[in-house]
Amino acid sequence: MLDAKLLRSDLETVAQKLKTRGFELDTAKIQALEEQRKALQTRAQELQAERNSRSKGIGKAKAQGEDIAPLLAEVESLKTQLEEAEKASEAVQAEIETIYAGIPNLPHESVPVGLTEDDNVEIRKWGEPKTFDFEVKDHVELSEQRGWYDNDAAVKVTSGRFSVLKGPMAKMQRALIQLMLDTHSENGYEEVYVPYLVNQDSLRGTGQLPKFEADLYKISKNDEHDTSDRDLYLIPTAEVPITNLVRDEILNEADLPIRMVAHTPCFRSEAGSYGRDVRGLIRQHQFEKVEMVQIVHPEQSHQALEDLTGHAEAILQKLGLAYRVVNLCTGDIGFSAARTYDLEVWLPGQAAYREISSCSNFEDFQARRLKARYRSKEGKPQLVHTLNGSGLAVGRTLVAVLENYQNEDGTITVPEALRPYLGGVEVL
RNA sequence: GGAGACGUGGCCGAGAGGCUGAAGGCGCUCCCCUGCUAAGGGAGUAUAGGGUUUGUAGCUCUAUCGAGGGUUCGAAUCCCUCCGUCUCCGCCA
Repeated sequence: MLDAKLLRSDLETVAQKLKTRGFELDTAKIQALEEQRKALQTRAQELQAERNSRSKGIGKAKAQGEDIAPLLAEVESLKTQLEEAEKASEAVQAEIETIYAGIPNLPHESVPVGLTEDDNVEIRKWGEPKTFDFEVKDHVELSEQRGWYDNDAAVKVTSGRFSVLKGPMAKMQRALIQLMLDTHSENGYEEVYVPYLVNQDSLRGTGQLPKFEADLYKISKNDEHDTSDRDLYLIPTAEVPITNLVRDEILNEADLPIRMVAHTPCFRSEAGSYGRDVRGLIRQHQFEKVEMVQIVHPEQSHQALEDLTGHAEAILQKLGLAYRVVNLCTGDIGFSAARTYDLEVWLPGQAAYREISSCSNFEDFQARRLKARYRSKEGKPQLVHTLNGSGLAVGRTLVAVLENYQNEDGTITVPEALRPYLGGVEVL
């Protein structure tokens, strides 16, 4: 959520910046609503003040044993006026709230302007795309021929876009997770274990709701007598439960930065992605991910993004996987992000770089929704900045290892960094 | 799942329709005092929003006692729903 004060004071500038990311802000409507809001809110508050002072008067009169009947008569019409004014004021504020909740974050000035992923800017490359002196196979072929990957089994047990992994492949996934968590721990991230089902407040806090409900799996309580909105959602990323740990908190400045890491499964309905990456492990409804989150002082957040991106890169480097870092353009960054670097790993099976991590600085956009603040020694509570990044998407890392480390005979050489986690085995 | 108790500021804890944004204590900040330390005295110490304003200053108004509704001229206090915590019983990885 953007700062409402900024929207009031500098609406045109905000609209311009949003336009670079393809978002049209209806400034005329907002201005009109804000004017209404101001008038109605002032009116309601005046009436509240009136009621409060009169009620106090009644209390005093009563305490002195005076007749309060005439005072009550005076106040009679005030009540309905106040109710109407409050109702009108709340209605406009709710309308404004709804509009504001749907406005994406402002892109940071360093973000290249562009409309699609074609306008993203490559910042750097690491490693050379591997060349093979034989016909390379993609991860589906490689794993199916060994009986490690069974799409039909997944379809039988649940439905499409889920996977069943077996034997060495299942073990290698676990090994990758371990390697990632251990590496991030060394870089000062506290490992946390978090719920996989979260409430609406949490999803609002990180920005998945209200706009992206279609991408989420919702779990209903199925209790017809239950009038509360207790529906829970499967997490689309560990970002949600981890970042929400600081929701409604006022942190000590000395405790910043906070670095946390968790491995969780992630659940995405992948609405609107029919036909894309249908084959194999690239795009699944359920996948494993190791996620890093940082809660930082506002002045530190852009450095923190560089650090965090480096921490994700460290995994790829340990695994010896060639990748490039891409600065996402205004049209391609996510709803809540001010700035995002994608890490794209080289996949020989596709002869292309594919996204394996996304590292974002949200500045105070999430913090404002979350009411996540810190208190400096003297000062007032200030909003923190939040960041997160995959470190890494485990399923896609598995794909990358299989494809990059394949041998002509269909075996897979285990990357050295992974061997300690697989009992020292060198070839699978 | 059954039965009961409870939810108040950074923390502990009073308050049971009106003068309570909330006593008292702890903590914290500033000042005073005392060679140092300890103790003591004084003052201050929630968050958010609106209006005014060049202003994150000041003034002023409003809201907030787990959340949301209701009753009332007036609710921390009464009623309802929900969320959560604790105790006992049952069940359970």
